[in-house]
Amino acid sequence: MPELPEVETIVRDLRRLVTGAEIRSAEVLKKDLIVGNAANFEASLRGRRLREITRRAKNILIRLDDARDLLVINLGMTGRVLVTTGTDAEPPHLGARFELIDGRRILYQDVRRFGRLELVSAEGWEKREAGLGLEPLSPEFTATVLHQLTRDSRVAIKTWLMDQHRVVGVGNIYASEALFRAGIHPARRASTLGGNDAVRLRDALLGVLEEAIEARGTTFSDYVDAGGETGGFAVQLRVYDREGEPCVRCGTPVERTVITNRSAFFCPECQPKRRGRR
DNA sequence: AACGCGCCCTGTCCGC
DNA sequence: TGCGGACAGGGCGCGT
Repeated sequence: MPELPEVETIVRDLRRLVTGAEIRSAEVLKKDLIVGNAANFEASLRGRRLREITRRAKNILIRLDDARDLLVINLGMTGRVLVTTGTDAEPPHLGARFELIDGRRILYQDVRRFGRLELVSAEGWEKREAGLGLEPLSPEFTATVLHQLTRDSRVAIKTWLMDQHRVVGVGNIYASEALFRAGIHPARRASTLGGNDAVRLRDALLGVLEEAIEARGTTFSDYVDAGGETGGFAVQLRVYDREGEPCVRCGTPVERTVITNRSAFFCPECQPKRRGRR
């Protein structure tokens, strides 16, 4: 599912709703969602308080008290984290249930079960984090840095954007959207980007991610926030899932192609394959 | 080493 | 109506 704006929205919801809450009990209903032993996971979470709740890449990080452990949640394609009153009916495909002392519940729901929940030590997380790329909303993510990072990669720029080892948080929707805004063809090799391209792409990515956070994310099919509400950014998408519809800028029909097994949407007029035709 | 591909899963939609 | 295939916000492990 969820790319940076959706995970950020959920993290902000959780921060507001459950920071400081105490877990009475944790129950895993789908064991394959847990990295490591599910019984240990349940036992380790019993009686723990939830401290700082943050995001790194597309991961939700929940720091726990009385140890330096982190609960790391990656939502995969269809994962949801829902905060409910204890009396709400439970959704199908429930993967894990956390009962809080105050009577509420945190539910992890995941139809396709590509998501993962894991308890990680601070040291373990530090190691993992070393493999993750730059946060696009951080001050370090400048056009100059972006240009340098793309310089020696032969992959398509859309594939490049989605690789979490370089820049994190960008998935299939926002990769297409950012490239449209920047006027760059998604199949262009990363190494062919010039300095101006990098400036436009950096600005485009920042713009689309910030606007999407503002709108509380994009609901394509499954995404909802921690309160179960859909995101509002779908109506602002300019190319994603708009094959055949007129480009919002020039009216040319939007095209769909497949780049490394994922759909890419673009305007053939606004995003020329070769430089200098705009 | 970097990169492409298949796979993990369930649900939905579309064409025959 | 039924059925098979394609496809769906991600990420890992494999082979080249």
